Amino acid sequence: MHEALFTYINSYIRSPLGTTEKALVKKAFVPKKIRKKQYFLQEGEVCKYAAFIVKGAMRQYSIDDKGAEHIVGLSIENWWVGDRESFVMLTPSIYNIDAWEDTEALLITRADQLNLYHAVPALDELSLKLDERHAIATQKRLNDFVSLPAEKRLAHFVETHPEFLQRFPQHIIASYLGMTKETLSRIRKQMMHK
Amino acid sequence: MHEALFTYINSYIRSPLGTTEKALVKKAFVPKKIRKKQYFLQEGEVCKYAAFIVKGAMRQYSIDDKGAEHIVGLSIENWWVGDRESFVMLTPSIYNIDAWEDTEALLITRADQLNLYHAVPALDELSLKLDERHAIATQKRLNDFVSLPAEKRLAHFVETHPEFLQRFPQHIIASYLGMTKETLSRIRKQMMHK
DNA sequence: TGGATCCATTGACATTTGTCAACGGATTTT
DNA sequence: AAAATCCGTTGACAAATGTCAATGGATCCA
Repeated sequence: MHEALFTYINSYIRSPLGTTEKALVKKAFVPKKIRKKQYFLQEGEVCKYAAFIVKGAMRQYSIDDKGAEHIVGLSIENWWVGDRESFVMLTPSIYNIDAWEDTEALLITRADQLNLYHAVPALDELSLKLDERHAIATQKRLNDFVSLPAEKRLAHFVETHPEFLQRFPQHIIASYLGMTKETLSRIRKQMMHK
Repeated sequence: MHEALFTYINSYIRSPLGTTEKALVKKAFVPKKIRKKQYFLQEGEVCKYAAFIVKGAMRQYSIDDKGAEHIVGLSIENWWVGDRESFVMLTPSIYNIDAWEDTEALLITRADQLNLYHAVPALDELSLKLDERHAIATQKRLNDFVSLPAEKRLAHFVETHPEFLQRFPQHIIASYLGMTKETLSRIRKQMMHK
């Protein structure tokens, strides 16, 4: 179960984790199964855990005044989930996170995370790199929103995240791209005729 | 000149920088004046420096096929600027960054940054915190884009960034919010009548 | 001080996108 | 197997937003 995480970590750091380090990681991350539709986090709760997805798919969304869901994040194998603001600041989250497929994840608390990073410097390095990647990815996503109309946002998404198309239905993708499912459907139709 | 940076750093870390540490910081950060309209970074270049703004205002934007500018970031005193992707990966940037006002900034190269962070652990801590804050802020901005119509995005912006309204003209703000200046103007008018 | 440029606003109109309702096919649940 | 739910599509229409052109005031600059 933890193997997936070890592999993931090793792919980011210079020299692989040693036996002792692996043991520390194993102790800090608790396996958990999250069934389809089950909440990992509900609006109003504090996000107690960050999760590494070993298998499955999850979505993060907010709910507006009219009860409509707006997808702010999607994640599958080898992705992290959680509301960072709530997790770090210990404030109530405005997001919901639930499993879109039956999911196996590894959970860690903020305290354990801090201890672990302190004990294993390679993980500090990892954390830094992940933050870099995350910052770069969100910057790009933001750039799409300010500069691209719906059609090009979709085209760009299809190019960069083809995996997601097989895992999430279109109305989820549409919401993630800031449009309705109807608009997505019509844009797709246009794109076919070219 | 470096005082502003020291103050800024100290506000984020547990115990203030010592004399030696200050000297290291001072050596790594080179002061530079950037005149209004002058480029700090042009599309196609590699972003060699990260900049801390001591005084002034800058904007970061991309340019689309039709030559239209799209503002992806705005920054004033005590903010950082630079294209992180380009800075870290050493790839050509797709962004332009220029000074909106005459600006005084402190510049650091990636190599010096890495050395400095290594030499001054408190700055590692700082970097971590800044990444947290940045991640949280961009997450919120993204959430606005997927879940809020133009009017609410503006209202939210006015609440959270009143400083920017005094520093940048409306057509810049509009672009930052992913709408045209005309739309922003009309929305403002509506909001007055309430 | 004149002329140019920048800025915000407005009107008329086009385009994009959203809303609502309906449909049929697939999948899930009971 | 029947019923319920989910999903993608479509049509008719409404609402939001963009485009283009014009204006007047402010500011910059030569």
